Amino acid sequence: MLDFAILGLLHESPMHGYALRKQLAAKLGMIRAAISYGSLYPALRRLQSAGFITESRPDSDDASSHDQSSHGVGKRARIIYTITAEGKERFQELLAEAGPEAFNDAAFDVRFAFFARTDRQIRLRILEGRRRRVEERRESLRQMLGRSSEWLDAYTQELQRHGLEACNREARWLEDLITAERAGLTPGQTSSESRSVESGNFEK
Amino acid sequence: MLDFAILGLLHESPMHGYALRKQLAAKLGMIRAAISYGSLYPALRRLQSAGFITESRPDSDDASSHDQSSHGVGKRARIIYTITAEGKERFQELLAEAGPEAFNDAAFDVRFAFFARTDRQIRLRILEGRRRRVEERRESLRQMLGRSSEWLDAYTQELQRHGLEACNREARWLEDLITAERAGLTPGQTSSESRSVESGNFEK
DNA sequence: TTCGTCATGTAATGGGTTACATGATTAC
DNA sequence: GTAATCATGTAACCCATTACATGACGAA
Repeated sequence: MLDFAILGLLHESPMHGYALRKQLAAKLGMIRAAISYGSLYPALRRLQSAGFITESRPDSDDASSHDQSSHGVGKRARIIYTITAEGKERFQELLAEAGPEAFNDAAFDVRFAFFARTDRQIRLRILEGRRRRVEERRESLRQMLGRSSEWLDAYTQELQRHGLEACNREARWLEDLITAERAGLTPGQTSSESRSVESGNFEK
Repeated sequence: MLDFAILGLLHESPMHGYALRKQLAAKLGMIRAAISYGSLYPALRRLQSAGFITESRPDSDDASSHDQSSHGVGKRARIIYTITAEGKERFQELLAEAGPEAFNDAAFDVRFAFFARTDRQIRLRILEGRRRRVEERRESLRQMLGRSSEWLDAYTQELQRHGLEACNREARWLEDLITAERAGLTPGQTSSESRSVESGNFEK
């Protein structure tokens, strides 16, 4: 999941670790707390040795930095990571992976956050899978609430009622998204806008 | 968190591990997937050697052995766990703990699920802490959505919009609960263990 | 000069999971 | 007799966290 997010962000543009973390926090909108360096840097290392990204250190490779530094090691020791072709492939692979754990809360959110770079087919698969998941949970909550008045205390019931409502909400949200997708729309507005999104595969 | 939930359930009645897991799944209404035995049993072991619970195996230590003669149910090697006085103390301690991590999604839910055995003071503290947390998240989402239209794609924005809505709803929910608490509108429960509280539902 | 932020990392730990292994009891 | 469920447990791993350590740079 971290790998996925990292690849997704580096797919948009090369970055160093620190920036990656900030972007990640922004992208996921604080849904999860920002990931920590203790997991970020090892992940970068891992991805690099797997060949999915390359790192360019300022001393070994100077990627046209605006040379304001005079001697030796002028700039900070930023390490710019760039996604490779294999990395892009891997990213698509991870996207397409629709195993049951792809529909968990966190996994779904991350996938959704990168929908702009995802094929509509896959978007639909993920949305539908998530909907099924949410509906299952909703059903189980409904049943529980139905036959539980005698053996669950009021607070527990209230918690479940609230959970049920959240399920209903999300189910409706997903429903809308799915119909929009099927109609060829993207969220927010109609498909007519020709905003030249640099990624290009926003809306076919 | 697991410890907390185990103590909370054993506080209600002694149980063996397998049953504990089922109860846990019911209590948390599938909010999280049921915990696995791989974490449950080690936790029980830990709690026992810490003195918070005692185990009674049918062969080695048989406190009751009341009526083995009824062949109807030859109990298997069930191990019944019972909470000790220290365990109850520990449970209250964990309840009262209002560190910032007590307001995370999962931690809050578990605490809430045991509100029936929690003092009103503490209930209020937890509800208010959670509300603050939710409001912080809401604010950060609002800001992000305000100034993000240029650099966040439509899907990411939609995700955050949905998150913001969820925040708003939870904030309202918490608000209602807090005013209800302050007005003393809680179902039956007080300090002693009156188990016959099933009557009241929340609305008053 | 000292503080805050940028920037990269390591070690220890945490809190859980899956997969595996075992066996007893019940229902068909 | 065989399958499903009940019931307990171990070992290996996963994904992330916290706490720690380092250092460069800009601004007060």
